[in-house]
Amino acid sequence: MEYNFREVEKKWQKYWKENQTFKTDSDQSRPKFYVLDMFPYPSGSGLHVGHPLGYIASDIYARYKRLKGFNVLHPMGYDAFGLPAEQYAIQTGQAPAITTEQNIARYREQLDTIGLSFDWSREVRTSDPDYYKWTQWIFLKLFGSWYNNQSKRAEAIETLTAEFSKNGNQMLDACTTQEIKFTASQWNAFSENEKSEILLNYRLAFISEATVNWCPALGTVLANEEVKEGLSERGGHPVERKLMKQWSLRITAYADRLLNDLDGIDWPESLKEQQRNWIGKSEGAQLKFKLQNSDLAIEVFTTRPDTIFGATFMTLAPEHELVSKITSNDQKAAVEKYIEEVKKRSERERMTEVKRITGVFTGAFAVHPFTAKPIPVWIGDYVLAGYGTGAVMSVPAHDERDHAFARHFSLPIVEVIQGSEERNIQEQSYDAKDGKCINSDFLNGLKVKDAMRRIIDEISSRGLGQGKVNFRLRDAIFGRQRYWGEPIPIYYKDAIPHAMPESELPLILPEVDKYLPTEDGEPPLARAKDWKYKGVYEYETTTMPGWAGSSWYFLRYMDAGNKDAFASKDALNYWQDVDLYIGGAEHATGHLLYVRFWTKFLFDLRLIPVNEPARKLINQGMIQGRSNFVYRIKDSNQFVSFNLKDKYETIALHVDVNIVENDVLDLNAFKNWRAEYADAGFILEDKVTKAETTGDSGIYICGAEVEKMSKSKWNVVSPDAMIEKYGADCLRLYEMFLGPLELSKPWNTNGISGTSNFIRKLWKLYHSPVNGNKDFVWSVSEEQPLKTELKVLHKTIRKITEDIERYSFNTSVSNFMICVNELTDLKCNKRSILEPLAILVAAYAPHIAEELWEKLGHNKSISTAPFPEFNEEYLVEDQFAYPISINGKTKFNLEISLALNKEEIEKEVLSAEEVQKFLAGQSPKKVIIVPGRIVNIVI
RNA sequence: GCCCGGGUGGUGGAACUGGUAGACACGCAGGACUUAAAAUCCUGUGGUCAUUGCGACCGUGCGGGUUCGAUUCCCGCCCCGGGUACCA
Repeated sequence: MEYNFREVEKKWQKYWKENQTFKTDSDQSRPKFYVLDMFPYPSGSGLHVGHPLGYIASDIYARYKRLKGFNVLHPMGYDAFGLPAEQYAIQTGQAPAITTEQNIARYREQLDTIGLSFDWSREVRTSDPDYYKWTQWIFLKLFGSWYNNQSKRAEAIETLTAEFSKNGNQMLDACTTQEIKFTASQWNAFSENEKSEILLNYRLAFISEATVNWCPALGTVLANEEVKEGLSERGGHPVERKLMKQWSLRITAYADRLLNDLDGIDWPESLKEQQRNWIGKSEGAQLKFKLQNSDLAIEVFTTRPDTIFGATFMTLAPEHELVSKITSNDQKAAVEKYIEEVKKRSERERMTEVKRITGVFTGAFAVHPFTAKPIPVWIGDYVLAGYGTGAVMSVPAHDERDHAFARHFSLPIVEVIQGSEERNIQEQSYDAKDGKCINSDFLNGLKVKDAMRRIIDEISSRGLGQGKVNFRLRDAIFGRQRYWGEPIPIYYKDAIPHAMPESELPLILPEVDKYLPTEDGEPPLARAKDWKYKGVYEYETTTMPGWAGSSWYFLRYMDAGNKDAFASKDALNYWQDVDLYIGGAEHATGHLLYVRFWTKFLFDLRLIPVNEPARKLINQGMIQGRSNFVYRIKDSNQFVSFNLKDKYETIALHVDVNIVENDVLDLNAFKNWRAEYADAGFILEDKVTKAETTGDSGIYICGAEVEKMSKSKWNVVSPDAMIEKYGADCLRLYEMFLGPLELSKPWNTNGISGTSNFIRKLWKLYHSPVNGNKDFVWSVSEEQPLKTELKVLHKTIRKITEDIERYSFNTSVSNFMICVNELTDLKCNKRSILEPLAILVAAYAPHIAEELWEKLGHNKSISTAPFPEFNEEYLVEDQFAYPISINGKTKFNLEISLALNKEEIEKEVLSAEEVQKFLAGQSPKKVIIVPGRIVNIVI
């Protein structure tokens, strides 16, 4: 029998399920290894061929680690809350819980056919009350905590109130939005409601009035990373700025740690860089500029305090609170008009019209803190309200944006940093932090770096301000005006938010009649009937964002069924963190930042033993679609083959890639594809000459292009179709063989016959042909292996081990092919070689490996076998074919004993006939010998 | 604009810390088997020239450099992919 993958794969998938082969051992005496895939959102369209790429890689690694004797945790679950299910619910009225359930069932079915070794007993779903109970629980912990900048960790809110009643907030160094200072006696005199209001400014989960990204089409606010170029990431709807009361998480408290700890984790450099940029740490100074004839002052943040003598004007964000207070009477009309205009411009316009310079003079003047000269105060929309203090000291000579603004409004430009080259500062700003100070009083002659230190000292000693670090990172908006998410376990008493007691969790997501906002614009949860805490107090009606459940799920897998805790101490201490995390790079500034934040928070509360969620992370590349085209001759139903299309006037049409193989169109399938093509005519080309043909040998070649994989482009390939045709083992091998895991590549099946052949050849190694190659019978001998056979085996053991350890899955598939080719050439059918080989391939092609293993006489799954030991002995050579180079160019090879030393090698090489020919009587200038590698003769 | 990746045959890709460039696979060409086709197996396959025989020269985006030797290291440029966007 030829290898029947359909039967064999089904058999072993059933076996694994029935025997719970991949259920994680509770034995903690063995070393642990935690392999995790990024949480999938179960979308309605199921998996396409790109999704399994990472799953296959992580599965290989997990299976490999099991063979190596590790206790492996390799779980899977679903990030089941989210917008698409809810959008679908709005359109169809179907409850999101039901569609989500269906989608999950479909996902599971697909995942099973790939032969992935997940421990399904630990499956989690974020929409399951048993799960979101703990998401809510962590939220309450965030609500009940504040960030102490002194101890650099989150602490329970009780330590804060204790401090307040002792010292007020005078000495406190906390991460806060509280602006007013109070004493202990003031604090103690506050009413309960006043105290609650103040505490909200310290809590890590807090409610505040904030400018948010409001998406009217989705009817919800969005976090910064959910907005791309002024449009919502999901659906591409316009987003506007809106001031709203919002739940937020104080992630900014962790900015410094999130930044610094990146150095300690093995994540892709580009991903870490993205996080660094997103956090956006900048060092500089914060200082006050007094206003002329006023008690008021404008506070600015600058990264270039060294250029302060070049500050010729100031610019405020249009939203800045001082604007209305400082505007002079004669400028009042102009300022108001300008602010009106700015408000009308949408966020998208503002972003796309970056180059448009707008602004207006307030009529007010500030006093330069060092020269005492008056400088005008302007308003400009290039200054962002949300960053720094919302105001800048404008140094047009050394800041491109200030320069553009100054030129547009004819404001003075004064050079204060002299670079190495001559330049006209009126033409272009000089932004580099390189050069010497000029026109800068006591800074003159100092280098930028030294000037920076000097001026910050001066600013502090004169009481103008101090050195300051600023972050671009904003607090994370946490509430969503949507139905399909975790309810926030908060109720309101006198409009003050109160935490539900932990013991009463979970707060179950209530049923609603419609998934739409109420007539008054309240979120859908406001529709829930009689949904009140203790039947009296209104619950919070916003829900948590999609990333809430995924910010801690890696911990739940460690102890998924636990009713008493999110995971037991015991499990947390054993499993610690994720050893290998595989997923897409698109989560760089979303999920991967939040999961790090929550991990640090839980660590601070001593709830978990680790500070970072994942030691090693790999971004798998995207699999793009490869679209095929047919060329219809204009105004006809005639289709012309690719190489002949230029002779006609044609229209290119997407054709379903599933009826095209190696760019050759299946004509009958095409006719059946759509009714309109049933009587299509074809102009075919000759296979070889690319000329027109009339005979049967003609074929229709399609055009091809790489595009995003999408239904509308007819280039979606589902793994199901591939598995049906070639089998799961073949798909697994092929997806790995395609290239390095991290690389993005278009899906094309042109090479899949290679891996399919490999599986057949592997099978044949263990079998002998009978009936003239028609059938195969099991044929493994007990003979002693030859040296050459052992050499092939051990070379492969070493290669495969090295490849897996460095996540080079594509080269290990190549090495399997080499191994099988060589053993086939040697006609090797010995158990002592083929048994270890089966274990080696078991991680990659588990179904065929199990089948061979069973036939070899084993009655336990191959996943319990030990990975073959590598033995150097079999690879020891006594000869090496040295490449002999003349002047660095390889000319020929020469067999030389490896036992020889340099001098002996040189003697042997120089006496060789071929070398003599090149030397032609001369003696070489130099001979370089690297034993065991190369000989180079310089003439 | 800025910040990361990356440019190797017809194609996907390989080459450990500077040491035989193109492993492995696809495709293509030729051959065997077959009435024929498919499947399978064998041989060849970077380019140019020479093919009567040895072979010779060029070649890892382009131009320089370091080195006995560079796909690998350094400098300058070009192109492609991803991220980001007035963050003071």
